[in-house]
Amino acid sequence: MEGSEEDHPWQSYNTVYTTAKAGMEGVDKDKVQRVVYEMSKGSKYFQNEERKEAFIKHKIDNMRLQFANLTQADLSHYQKVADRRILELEASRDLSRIWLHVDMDAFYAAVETLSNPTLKGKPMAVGSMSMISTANYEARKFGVRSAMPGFIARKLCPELIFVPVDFNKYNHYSDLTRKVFQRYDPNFIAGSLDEAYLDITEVCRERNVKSEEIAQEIRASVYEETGLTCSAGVAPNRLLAKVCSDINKPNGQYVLPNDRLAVMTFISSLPIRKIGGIGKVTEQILKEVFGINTCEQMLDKSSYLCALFSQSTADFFYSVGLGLGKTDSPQVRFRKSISNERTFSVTEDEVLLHKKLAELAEMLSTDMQKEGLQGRTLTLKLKTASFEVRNRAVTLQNYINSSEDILKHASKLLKAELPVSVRLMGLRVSQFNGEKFGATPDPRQKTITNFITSGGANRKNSSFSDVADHDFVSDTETDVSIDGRHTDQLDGRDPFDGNHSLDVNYQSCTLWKNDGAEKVQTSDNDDPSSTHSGFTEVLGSTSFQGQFEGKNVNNEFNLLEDDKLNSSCQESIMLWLDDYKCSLCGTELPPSFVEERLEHSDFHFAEKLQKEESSIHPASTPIQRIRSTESIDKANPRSKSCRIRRAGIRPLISFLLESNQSLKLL
DNA sequence: GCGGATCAC
DNA sequence: TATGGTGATCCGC
Repeated sequence: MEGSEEDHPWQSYNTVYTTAKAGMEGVDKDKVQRVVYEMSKGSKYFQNEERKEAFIKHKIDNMRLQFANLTQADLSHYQKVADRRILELEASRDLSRIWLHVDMDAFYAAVETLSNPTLKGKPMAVGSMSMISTANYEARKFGVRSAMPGFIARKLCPELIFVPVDFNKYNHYSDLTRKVFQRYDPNFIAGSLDEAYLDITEVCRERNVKSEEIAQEIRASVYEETGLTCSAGVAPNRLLAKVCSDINKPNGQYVLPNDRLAVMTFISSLPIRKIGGIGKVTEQILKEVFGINTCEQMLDKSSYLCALFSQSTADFFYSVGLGLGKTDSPQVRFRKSISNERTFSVTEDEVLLHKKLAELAEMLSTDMQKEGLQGRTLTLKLKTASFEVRNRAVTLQNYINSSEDILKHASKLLKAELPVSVRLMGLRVSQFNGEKFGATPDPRQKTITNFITSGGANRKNSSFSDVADHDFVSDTETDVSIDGRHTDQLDGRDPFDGNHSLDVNYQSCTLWKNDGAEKVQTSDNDDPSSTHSGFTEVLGSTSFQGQFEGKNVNNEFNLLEDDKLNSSCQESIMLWLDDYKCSLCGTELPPSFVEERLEHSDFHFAEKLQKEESSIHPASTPIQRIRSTESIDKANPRSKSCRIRRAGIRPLISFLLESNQSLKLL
């Protein structure tokens, strides 16, 4: 870093605003950084950022210590383990698919310019003084970008024009683009309103044209239908395609051929921050602890990564270094939670807070009823005047979705926190009732598979494209699952947590009321099923395994004492032989049947639980067994349908396979 | 099951 | 004056 912190205090204020976005190459980063710092300095928001930053620094120090304490013997051991793992991952590489990622250029801003052409050529941002959603390219030249508060943007660019968001418009144009995508891949994955993944393997083969031409064609069609430009990336997997679509933005494209050497060359100099799932914090940790800046260095430092991170985290990093990513086309995804939250001017007025809570409950209930959802876990989110975020949850015995029920329980959660000075409140409901199992990402992609899994007619009219700015997406979701996993493990791996002065400071900021919290936690929750956490792990492991093509990927990964680790891993892993057959019973399920595979895992897990229980309590009566199964059902809605279907799973599978084939032929 | 945290759009 | 909203996920408790 140039200059001391005393001379240039703004340089130590780590924001996302200076990381290179398309159209911001020529920006004077130091100036932007300085303005952002000057506008923020001293604010509550800024103080909270400082607190978080100090916390990360602390974690980094601990990791450095671990790093420094590794002996030569340690390192040679970890190198062996890492090398083997990298070989296994390499063996899973799939170069048979051609993926295309489309990304609309400055989407909201472009749409607004279409409906008001006088904006053309002028710096403009969609959003408010508080927050900017999208900035056009003229504005980006000034360092204005999404996620930046408007008042700072105006400082950077005084003539900046602000346009309020209008999701009806964006939804309309998004639908137009999707009609184009559908022609090239009926199972395309909508990443959000403005991006999508298309598997163009078949189109290229059938028409015998290069992927480059398909990309040109799609972009031309999108322009023709909407008047909007987009960029495209073509690559052997989704992770790389996404990186590629950013390279020649705006209104450009980049093709990475399905060739291992080309991929490795491409990845070698690529900054890790370009990879989806590696954000500000992960970048900082990898840089400051390991000196890792490029994807290639993930492999160079593999032994250190192996030593300091968990298996799944290290796996993710290696796969980045190898340029691996998902190549399957998941057919269905289910919503797992529904929420709303609002920011308002700070208040500690209990009556006012209760009124706002009632409004949230009302809105949430409406949303849930629209989608036919009922849930049994309710979470209250508070952001205090000092920007500290608190979540407080209850899990009920029955499923709720009426505003009265929601408000009743939310009020209890809130009461336990009072008095408190709040700037945001939110409500979330999760743990849905399995029979009303929510919606698909895009109703137009409906297949026989999700017809069955969602109960067909029982599925409510959830047209997700009407849900405004948050399309419900399979890919976003799965990408997130990757980073959720590794970033969280960065936290979890700090063995010195809770023992340092910094943590004491951290905690002193919070106003934690033990008595209230305890009361709330026990009030409606008299059936804490300890089996559920194990259950979640099963699902997590299997779905994460899907990240890496999974061709006979060996999951025994011996970090320290092999036996200990294996015993905890073994039972949570479902191996799909040749990525097709269940290793336990031979049932055949191709990788695209994501949900079916999860259910299948559930089945084996439930089976295992029952076996364990009968071996632990040999005298247990049938009634006890039934009860144990029920507790699983309550904990996870999937297991019920799993149990219903186990009798006839094979006929069902073959039906699904046939249906899917014929659908693809259409 | 809960709470904190990261990440994406 | 002023730093969003929705959703997903994981780990350590």
